[in-house]
Amino acid sequence: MGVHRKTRNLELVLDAFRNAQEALSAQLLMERLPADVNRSTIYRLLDRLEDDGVVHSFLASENIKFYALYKGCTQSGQVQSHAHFQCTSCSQVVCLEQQVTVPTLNQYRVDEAQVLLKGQCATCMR
Amino acid sequence: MGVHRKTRNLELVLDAFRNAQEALSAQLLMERLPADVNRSTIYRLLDRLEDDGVVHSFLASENIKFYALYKGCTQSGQVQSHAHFQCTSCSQVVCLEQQVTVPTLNQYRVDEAQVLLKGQCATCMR
DNA sequence: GTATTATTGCAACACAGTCGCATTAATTGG
DNA sequence: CCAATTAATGCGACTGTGTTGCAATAATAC
Repeated sequence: MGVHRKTRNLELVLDAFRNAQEALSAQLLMERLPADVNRSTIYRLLDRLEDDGVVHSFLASENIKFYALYKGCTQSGQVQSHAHFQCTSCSQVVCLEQQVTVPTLNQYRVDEAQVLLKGQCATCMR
Repeated sequence: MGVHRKTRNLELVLDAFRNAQEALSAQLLMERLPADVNRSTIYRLLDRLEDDGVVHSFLASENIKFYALYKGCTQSGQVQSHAHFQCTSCSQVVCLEQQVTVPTLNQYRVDEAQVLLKGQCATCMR
C-alpha cells in the first residue's frame, strides 16, 4: 500500500472520478485535467490508486483500460463481479449495479471476473 | 463478407487454431507460424476471419486481444456469452463451455457480452 | 494463358502504457 | 519555522500491439 502524499495531482484525479458519472480511461482523464498534468503522472496515479483499492480497472473496446472508483460495490471475497457497460456508438463506459454470478469451475481456481456488456446507451438509441 | 482466396497464410492460420487447445493472440500465432509470415498479414487475416464470423475475439490481460474459432458455441441472438478463462501465472487463455446469462438492462440495449475469468489453471496450481 | 483484383510484404506510423533519472515538493522531526 | 528525507513529478526515450499506404505478388475467372 503506497504512501499517499496529498498532492495537487492526486486531488485532481480523485475529483475527476467523483465528478464523473462514467468510468474513465487515462485518455479521458487527461482531457478533463489541466493540460499541465503529466501523462506519466496520470498513469502512475492510476496504478497506485488501483493497488490501494481506491479504483478498479477493466478493459473495454479498442484495448483501452478504464478505471472507476470503488463505491458501494465492495469487491468481496466471493467470485462475483459487477458488470460494466460500454456503448458501441459513443464509447462511454459505465459501472452497473448488477452483480453477475460466475460459474465455478473444476479445473481452474477463479479469483476474479470481468464482465463487459456492449450495446447502445439510451442517448445513442434515440 | 470478404472474399476468401485459398492462400498459404490463411491455411496456416486456420491450422494453428485447429491445433490449439487455447485461444491465441496475434503474438502467439506468430510464434507458431513460419517466421516468414508477415505481421501485418496475420493481423489482417485475424480481422477478416472475425468479420466473417470464423473466429471471435476478446480482450485479456495486458490489453492483448485473443482469438479463437467459433466451434459448437454458436453465438445465437440471445445475449448469452461463453466465458473465457485466463491464468494469471502462465497467461494462457481458454474458451470455456459455460454459458453466462447476462442481466437485462432498462436503459441500455445489450448486444454482446464478454466474460473473462481470471485465476489459476490446474498446471500452475501444482 | 491473360486480366482482374484479393492478398501480401514492407516500412512507416499511431497510440497506450512504461521506465530511468534528475528535479520538485510534501512530510517529518528537531 | 527550517532542514533533511524521500515520495511524487516531469521529461524524454522507449516498448509493444496494432494500423495503413503502396507497390509487388499470386489466386481466381474467363
